Amino acid sequence: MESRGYSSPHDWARSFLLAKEESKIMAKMNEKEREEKLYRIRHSLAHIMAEAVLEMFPEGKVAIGPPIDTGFYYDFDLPRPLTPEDLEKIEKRMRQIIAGRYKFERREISEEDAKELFKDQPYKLELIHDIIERGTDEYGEVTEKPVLSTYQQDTFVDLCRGPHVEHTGQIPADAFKLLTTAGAYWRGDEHRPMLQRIYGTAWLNKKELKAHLQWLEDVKKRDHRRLGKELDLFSTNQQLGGGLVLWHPNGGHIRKVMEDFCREEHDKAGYEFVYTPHIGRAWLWETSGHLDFYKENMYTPIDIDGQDYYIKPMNCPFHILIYKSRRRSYRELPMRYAEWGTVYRYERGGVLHGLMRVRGFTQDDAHIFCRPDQMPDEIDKVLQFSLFILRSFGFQEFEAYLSTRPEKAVGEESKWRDAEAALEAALRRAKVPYKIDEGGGAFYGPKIDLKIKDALKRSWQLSTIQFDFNLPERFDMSYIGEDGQEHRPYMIHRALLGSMERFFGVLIEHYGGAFPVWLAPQQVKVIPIADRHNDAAWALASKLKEARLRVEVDDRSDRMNAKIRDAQMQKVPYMVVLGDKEIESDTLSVRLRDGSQKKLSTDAFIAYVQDVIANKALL
RNA sequence: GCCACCCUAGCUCAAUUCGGAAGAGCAACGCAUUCGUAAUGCGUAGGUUAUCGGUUCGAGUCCGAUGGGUGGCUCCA
Repeated sequence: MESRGYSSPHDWARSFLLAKEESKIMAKMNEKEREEKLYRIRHSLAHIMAEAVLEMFPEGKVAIGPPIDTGFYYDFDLPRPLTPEDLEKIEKRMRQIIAGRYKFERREISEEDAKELFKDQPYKLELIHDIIERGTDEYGEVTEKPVLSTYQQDTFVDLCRGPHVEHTGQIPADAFKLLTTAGAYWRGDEHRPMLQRIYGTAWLNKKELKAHLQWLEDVKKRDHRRLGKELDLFSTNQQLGGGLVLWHPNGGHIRKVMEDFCREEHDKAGYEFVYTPHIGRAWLWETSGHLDFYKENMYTPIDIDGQDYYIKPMNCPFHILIYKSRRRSYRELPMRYAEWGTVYRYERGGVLHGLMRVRGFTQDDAHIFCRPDQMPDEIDKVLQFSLFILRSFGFQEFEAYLSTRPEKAVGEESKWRDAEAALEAALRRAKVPYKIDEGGGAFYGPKIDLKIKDALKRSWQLSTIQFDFNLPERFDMSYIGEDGQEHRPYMIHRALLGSMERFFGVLIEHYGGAFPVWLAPQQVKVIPIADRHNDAAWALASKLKEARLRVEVDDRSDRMNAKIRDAQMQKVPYMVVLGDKEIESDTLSVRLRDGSQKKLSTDAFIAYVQDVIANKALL
């Protein structure tokens, strides 16, 4: 046994490369197999859960139960609400069914047999009807030939296209868990009955399940609402009203740094800043069309001298009025109006969520008006700019959705095609992976939605770059071209961070509250060991302040350990412990929030921190 | 808006299954302590149990309404 047959370094390298290629392919195969396996397990667990639930409620009606990203769910119509105790019982029963090693048997059946079999299951009858009449399956996807198939395990038969595991014994009984119950409309339609949905999570083995449950814990720990309270960043409050945010000094500071940075970069990128009021006459919103298609998100008007004024849900009409304040020449274009504009939108009570979904928020909004020949370049620039800004805040992974012309749309088709082509070309050049959402655009123009992935691999939609073929028309915008004729400008809406509120929420969760030093509300905490070191601490603090560092002295007569703990909990990047040793040797003992320590001179420390700030680094 | 659940001190949570004297930790404040890299000790104060109504001899606990929140659904920056 002997040689492994590598006769020369060259051969060795070749096999190594081959092996690497193969393992890549294998990894891909394994990934596919894994997904397939998980799909079967999760789908089968949904059926097993349905069996357990129907045993508990024999008159219960079942709707649909698909696998999802992290597990599965099933929707039921039951005589009473489910309790957490019910979930425990159902889960226990599911494990018994798994232990029974029941086969999953597939049968194809005729329409008549299916209708007879599911005669007491109105939701299934509706699905059968759709499969036959519309050729869609239970997920509403169009199938080639309508085939009705059922899967049965033990006593439970479900209308289902499969696939499933061969028998229940193939499901790891210790790798799933029922999580929550939730209301869900039948077929997602709020006019149809509200069903009870049970969510479960399922994995290949116990270790993966544990990892997922741990991930859920991490998500909870990083919840921006929790950190917002702990770090005194912001609050919402009952007396104020839902969906309205109070930015505390700590959060306000971060926002100020964010805004200052973005403003300066916008300035460099050729944007001009405009300011517009919070309300405008009905004429504005009638002309823009918002009172037709956006009314349900707008608040009731204020009567001023017999005229209706609306609180703005968007900034665009105001920017258009600035454009229209005088005649424009082709020489002035492109014009880029930027405004950190605060808008108010009515959101249904149930959807409000911390900073992520609010009723009043500030967009980093801008509108670009340009000539057709400038349009592709403008799109390119705005996408690059967007990526630059998001990278500056520490996001590295992006994905994009390009939404194209829907059935009902305004604007010439050729303009749509040009715009879509420009958007796609920009995405290609920027090397952002993207998907095309065919027909998913708004009626007034195609768009790019840019999503980032945070530290927990969740994606968030932040930036949006949106063409508008509607408003220039409605407001009759024009410029005088080289030919002396009137032309219609292109109009592009764009927001990079989206809204300051949501972006801040994402930022809090991305960093778990431990912000990069340039953003951190407090950058340095000076910790005198005993009261006799306070004078030196204050002296040091004022020196650091002169260097534009944000510093505080913890001069409470508490123990050093307690002060360190507090600073650590507040996630202050640098703690400078000051005692006899430091004063004598004229060096600083710096504790970083990751627990490591450095000893260096005051000047070296200042230089170090300034360097970290300049690089927008974490520590 | 819809379904379910929740609301007790500033915060996090207790308060025997079935109704029987509202409690702890942290934070705050006071006093003592002056300390070497994640919690010093003792003490003080803090509540119309979200609000309103009902059942009951008696309600934090049971019922109803309102407000707010949480997880979803729908919608979305």
